[in-house]
Amino acid sequence: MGKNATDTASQSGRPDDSAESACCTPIPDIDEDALVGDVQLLSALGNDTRYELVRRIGAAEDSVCVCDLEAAVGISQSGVSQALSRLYSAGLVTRRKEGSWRYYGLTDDAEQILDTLDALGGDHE
Amino acid sequence: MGKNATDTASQSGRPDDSAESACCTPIPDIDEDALVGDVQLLSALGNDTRYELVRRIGAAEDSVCVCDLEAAVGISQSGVSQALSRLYSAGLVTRRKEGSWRYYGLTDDAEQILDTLDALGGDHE
DNA sequence: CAACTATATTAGAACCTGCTCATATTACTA
DNA sequence: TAGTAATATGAGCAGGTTCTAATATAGTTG
Repeated sequence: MGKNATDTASQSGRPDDSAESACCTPIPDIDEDALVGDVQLLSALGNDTRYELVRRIGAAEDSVCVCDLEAAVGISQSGVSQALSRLYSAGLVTRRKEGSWRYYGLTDDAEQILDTLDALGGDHE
Repeated sequence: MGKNATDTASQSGRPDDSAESACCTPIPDIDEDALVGDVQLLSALGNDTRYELVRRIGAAEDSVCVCDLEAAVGISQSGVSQALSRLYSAGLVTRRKEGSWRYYGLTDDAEQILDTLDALGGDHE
């Protein structure tokens, strides 16, 4: 305590009012609201279990029943259901009910993203 | 750059050859190793702070100095540095040193993904 | 060299996520 | 209607993530 003998000079301000800013390039403002939706989508995909589910659904010809997915990803039925639910909220999968079964498929958005990811790093396998 | 030829022959992994399966459509196996890299990329982007950084870097004409980003995203210098570090590891941003400053820019991969995200939901809005 | 600036790294606390278990719901069947 | 199968939902915990503060490192300048 008792450290504030002489308050330092102006330090925490942004030194950019002079016309000759040293490093600072002006960055334009962005639409922060638009970010929220994107982050929701990306964070839904950015998880091992959910991404594997999406990939498996995408690899199937048609939509896939939950029971298949359970066997594939190796977590409990409840976990799969929750994961699919999150993907659905993020707009990445479609749901179709048929009898007691639910069939999941990819949305167009999800397919677009997977295509883009497949096209990345096309040089290193 | 064709699709990866998943030509895996029938591997004796799962006993599901009985024709009795009621709902189950066969889902092909997928390349689990390839998923890891994608998830790393997606989870790096799937965070408010990091995605905002990426968007701000992308919105600038040229590369951006860290000091600008700090002011923009409203977290501590340390936090910004850590976030940029993670984006760099994920292959989403480039680093350039110039004097005491570091300039960050987007990689081609990051630009591709942002373009894809911008193109999604092009009908509603 | 000493002081200062810009960025990186480390440590640790608060918060968030993703799983399992238990239970609820819905649809089919005898 | 009872019983059973398929999926969803809720509680709660283990482990992970993301901040902040403190400190280290590197470049720059007097």
